[in-house]
Amino acid sequence: MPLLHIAVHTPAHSAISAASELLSYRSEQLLPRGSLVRVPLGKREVLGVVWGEDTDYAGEASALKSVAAVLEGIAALPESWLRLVQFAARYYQRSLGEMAITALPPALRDLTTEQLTRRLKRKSQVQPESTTADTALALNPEQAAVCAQISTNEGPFLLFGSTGSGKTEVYLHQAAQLLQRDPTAQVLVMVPEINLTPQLEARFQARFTTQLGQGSVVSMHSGMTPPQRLKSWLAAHTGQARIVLGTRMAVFASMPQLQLIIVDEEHDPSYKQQEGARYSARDLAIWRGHDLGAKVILGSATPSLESWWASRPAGTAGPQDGGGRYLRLVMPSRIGAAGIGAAGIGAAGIGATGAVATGSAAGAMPRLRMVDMRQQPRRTVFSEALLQAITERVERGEQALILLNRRGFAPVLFCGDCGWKSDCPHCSAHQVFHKNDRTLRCHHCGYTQRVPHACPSCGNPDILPLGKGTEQLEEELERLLRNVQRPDGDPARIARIDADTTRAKGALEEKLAHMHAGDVDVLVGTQMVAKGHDFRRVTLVAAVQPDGALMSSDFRAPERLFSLLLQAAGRAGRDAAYVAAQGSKVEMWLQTLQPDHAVYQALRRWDYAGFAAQQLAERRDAAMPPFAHQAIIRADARTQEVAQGFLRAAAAAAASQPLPGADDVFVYPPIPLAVQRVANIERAQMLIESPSRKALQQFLRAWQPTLHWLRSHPEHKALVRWLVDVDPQAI
DNA sequence: AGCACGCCGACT
DNA sequence: GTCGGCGTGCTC
Repeated sequence: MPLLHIAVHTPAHSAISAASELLSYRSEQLLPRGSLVRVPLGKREVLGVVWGEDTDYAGEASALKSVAAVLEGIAALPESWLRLVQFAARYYQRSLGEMAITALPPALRDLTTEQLTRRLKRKSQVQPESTTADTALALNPEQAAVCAQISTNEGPFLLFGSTGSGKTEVYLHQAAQLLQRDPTAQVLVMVPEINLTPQLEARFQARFTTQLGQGSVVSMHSGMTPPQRLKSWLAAHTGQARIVLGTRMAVFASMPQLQLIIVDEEHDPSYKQQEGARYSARDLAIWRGHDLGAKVILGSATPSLESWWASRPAGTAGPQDGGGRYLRLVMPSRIGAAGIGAAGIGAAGIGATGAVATGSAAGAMPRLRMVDMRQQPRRTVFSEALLQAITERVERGEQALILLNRRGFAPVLFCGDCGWKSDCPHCSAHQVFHKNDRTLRCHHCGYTQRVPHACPSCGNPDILPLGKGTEQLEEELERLLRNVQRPDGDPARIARIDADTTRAKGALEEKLAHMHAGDVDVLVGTQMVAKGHDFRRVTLVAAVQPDGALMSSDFRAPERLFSLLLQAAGRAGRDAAYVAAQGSKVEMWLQTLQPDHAVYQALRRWDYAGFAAQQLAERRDAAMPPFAHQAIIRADARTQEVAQGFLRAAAAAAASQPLPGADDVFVYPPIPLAVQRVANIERAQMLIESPSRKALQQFLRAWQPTLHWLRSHPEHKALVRWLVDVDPQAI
């Protein structure tokens, strides 16, 4: 009877997976690698993936349990999928089993074999969806040049295109070319957020459904029900789906004929998984593309500095100085966009000139209006000039978008008499005041209370909200614009979009529809509104208090803010014909106390390249990513002492034994997290850094057994959990 | 991680 | 007398 090595979901920090990552089972027949099986594990039966034959089992084979069932309706996973999972498990320091099982749709895990066979039988009843067919647009010269480069080079490509430059049309064109050339080829398209999948899906459906038939375009994201996800997954796995659209989880879709991978908005932090196996879907996409020989296109108007550094302009020599592995393609012009600023994406800084000419008269961005808040009365929320500009928009029937990245009414309540603040009893954070439902809510642990009528500490009835959130902004605008009339004589209509107003299913779609229909004059929102949405009548975008983002100790904070503000700016003036007919000005407003900050100065010229060059120079001087590679070990415990104690012990153990790569690896002392306590758990972390990715990898891998061993040590019993985050995106 | 077994408080 | 709290321990 053959013995099989099978990957099952055993957590990394358990005794069984410490010995060997795979479990051995007996089997009637020798199953091919990648076969899906159900196997007994303890008292239950779990999903497993056959990883190969166990030819040298040391123990008594008859003591092993047997494979309970084979999921025969599903073909074995392709070798390339097994390689991807194996790489991800190694790189992100997780067990093979955990990586493999979590990379599969949950329905496969949760359904019994019988339920699954039933589900498989009644699959292919495709309900025809009504799609309006859409024909390919003629590419503009920039798009055509970019497509030519993609056709004649290997990549990976960094498509650096302004918001509204028509990146999606390039994706559609590339997909169409490939699918036409090869009748079995598959394409994977990733977007950062679930919210962005419906519109992308609509666009791909419209372009491809008539040509390829129903079921050729599927989505994959966590908002789908388990049966829907299973259906999409199977369609991809069997090759029936030619195009898979999804969020980061889609990077693990089984696609036997995958030949093109597109990662849109590649800079977006959501591509990094933040729990369990902390993988970067963007980085895995690059690896997967390289492994398969599939083309990879990363697209962004504000690339991550890692990707920017890794890219070189088309037509220049190969990689130098560690950078330049990707080919950079540039699309500076905004199609059909109106604006006044003429700087475009800029040609300054680290060789930004691409294959496409980037003249200074490139894409029309809005005119940037910066308000120096140091010149304004203290506590001003809307400067007089901004208010005037908003008023003009409303009176002309245009729309304004107000961005504030803080939900709730006020971030904290404060007692002026005794100094009490609305601190969360369970976290080292303030409870946020939500006026709508009269609650204090902690955004970290969710703890919610009624708002007290008086100071809980001294009884003072006058407790004050401190700072502004979107709720308050909406309320204040209602007041400030009370006497402002739309062209039809109605009062100005103000709406708000944030996590609080869009919690209900379909609420976001509804709110967006109101906005599109012109029922809303001023929209207040968090970063949710800055991404992707195509508001035709917006001629003003304002960030009222963007400075807060710069207070963060995270070295990526400026990069994030620049990206957010540039994306927000991209919401304005997207319809040139409309703007021309209105005779209006398209503006982006920034209110800041630090007008000289590099972020705002670069933004003033819409100069990503210059900003990137400046940031990269700083990063290089400070030996930070992309000039160094990082990992974090996190420890959680009831007390900071226990958490840090574990990390110190781990560092000491690493120092006492010569771990491979140690000469090139630096271990920093443990520190508490920025929010050090959440839900009464104290959190600490330790940064590990190395100029060499290889050294860091070797070091982490060799360290792993020590970490597991330490965890079981009596003095660290009080530790709640520990984890490794490779390439952390926030420190 | 699940899911057991196992030993101490408030309910029919 | 049981139902159930979550503390330790095991899973090829």
